[in-house]
Amino acid sequence: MSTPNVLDDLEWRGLIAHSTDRDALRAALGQGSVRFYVGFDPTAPSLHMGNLVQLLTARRLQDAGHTPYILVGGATGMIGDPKDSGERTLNTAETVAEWTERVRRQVSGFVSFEGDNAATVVNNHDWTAELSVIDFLRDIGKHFPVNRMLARDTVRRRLESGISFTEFSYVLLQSMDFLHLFRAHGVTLQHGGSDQWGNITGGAELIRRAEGGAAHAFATPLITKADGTKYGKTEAGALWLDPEMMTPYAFYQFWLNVEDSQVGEMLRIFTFLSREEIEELEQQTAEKPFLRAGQRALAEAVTSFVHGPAETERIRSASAALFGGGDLAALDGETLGAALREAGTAEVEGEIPSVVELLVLTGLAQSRNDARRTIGDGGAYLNNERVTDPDQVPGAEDVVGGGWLVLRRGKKRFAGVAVGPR
RNA sequence: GGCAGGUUGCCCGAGCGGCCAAUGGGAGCGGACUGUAAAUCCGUCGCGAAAGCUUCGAAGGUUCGAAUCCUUCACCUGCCA
Repeated sequence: MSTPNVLDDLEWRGLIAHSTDRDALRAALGQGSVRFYVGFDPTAPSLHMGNLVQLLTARRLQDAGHTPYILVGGATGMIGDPKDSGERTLNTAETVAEWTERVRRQVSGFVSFEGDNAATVVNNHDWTAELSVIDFLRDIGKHFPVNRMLARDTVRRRLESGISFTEFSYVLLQSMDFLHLFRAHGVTLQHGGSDQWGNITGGAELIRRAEGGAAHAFATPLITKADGTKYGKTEAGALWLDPEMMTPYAFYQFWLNVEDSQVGEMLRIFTFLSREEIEELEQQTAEKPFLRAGQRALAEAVTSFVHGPAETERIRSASAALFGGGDLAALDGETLGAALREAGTAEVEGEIPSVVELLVLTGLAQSRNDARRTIGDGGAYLNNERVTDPDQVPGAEDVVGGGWLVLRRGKKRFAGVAVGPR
């Protein structure tokens, strides 16, 4: 076997935290197109960075010739999988239905629906909703020894604080998904995040018990910062993929600011760059960190995958304009306006309010107190010049680029104010 | 069902009648150093320009004055049934 096995690539990228029999998995992936699945529960209106790891992994498998079944959890989203922080609040059926639809549209953007191994999107609500309790308990429940269920990590950690029967039963539903896809579509592989490992192996075991079939599985690791804390949180919360919930500009900035010590890992997990390219970038990061070649490549690749190359290009030139360190007044209005629109803008008509007002208006400050504090701290800038007087009101001479005031808070948060009726 | 303890700002956690908008740590924010990095150091961190206003699970009450005392309710934890 001289053809490269996709598992080798996944391993090199550090994407295999757990797996069923590694050799059997490798053998399966080495012969023909494997039908695999990965599921996404609608726990929010949008997917986030953690889900992106799975979407990228699915895409890697598809690019290697395997056939994706992308599952949206219209049913499992009604139940909620147990998490360490405690019992979830159930969402209404309408909310789950709406989020399911949004997630369905979102996942559809990340896999290909062309060719022999075109992707299929499925919703577990389709085979779960009509199932009777009697059938469920007889056909599925019979295969789950409660003593084994109690021994699972997530459940054990919750025994102290309490866990409802609803969440306790979640594993049965997800396991049933795997069984259903195995029976109906010949799906023999599931992947997911390592926090899902218990649910994933539950499915593989159900297939073995109910059908005597063999199924494979692997889980990707939890992505953590150098200090071991969870990654993917920004000041605004989660790193959302929906441009309505997080601007592509902010998304790009997140990746551009990845710390040096993480860049290699991030490039391996979140980009399709080759091993050679990534090793080259890691070397550059080690030798000339100030160039941030790794971060630039990372931000460009991920943003491009999620928001498209055209948007990424706009963001890139916007970032160059804003962070270029040059005189903002020297920029032409079109370039500046485009840059500011990526970063975030507000509009004023008539009298220009004070800088304090403008900071609040643009969202750079949360309250007028916060704005004043920021000015007092020396962290507020108008057209890249520090503002020292909290009562300062920009004048006509401060308007640059044919109608813009450029506000900045701290080193890297910009916003534009479009002045006057235009 | 009985008994005991708990519910404080984004999180953890002090406070136990006035000196409390509330100690401390973390996160966040700003500054210095840099590279739109990390680490470190410094400052800051309810709303309000201020006077002041609204906060310490919820609602009442006692008091000149309550996060601190009393009553009821809700939720959580432990022990006993």
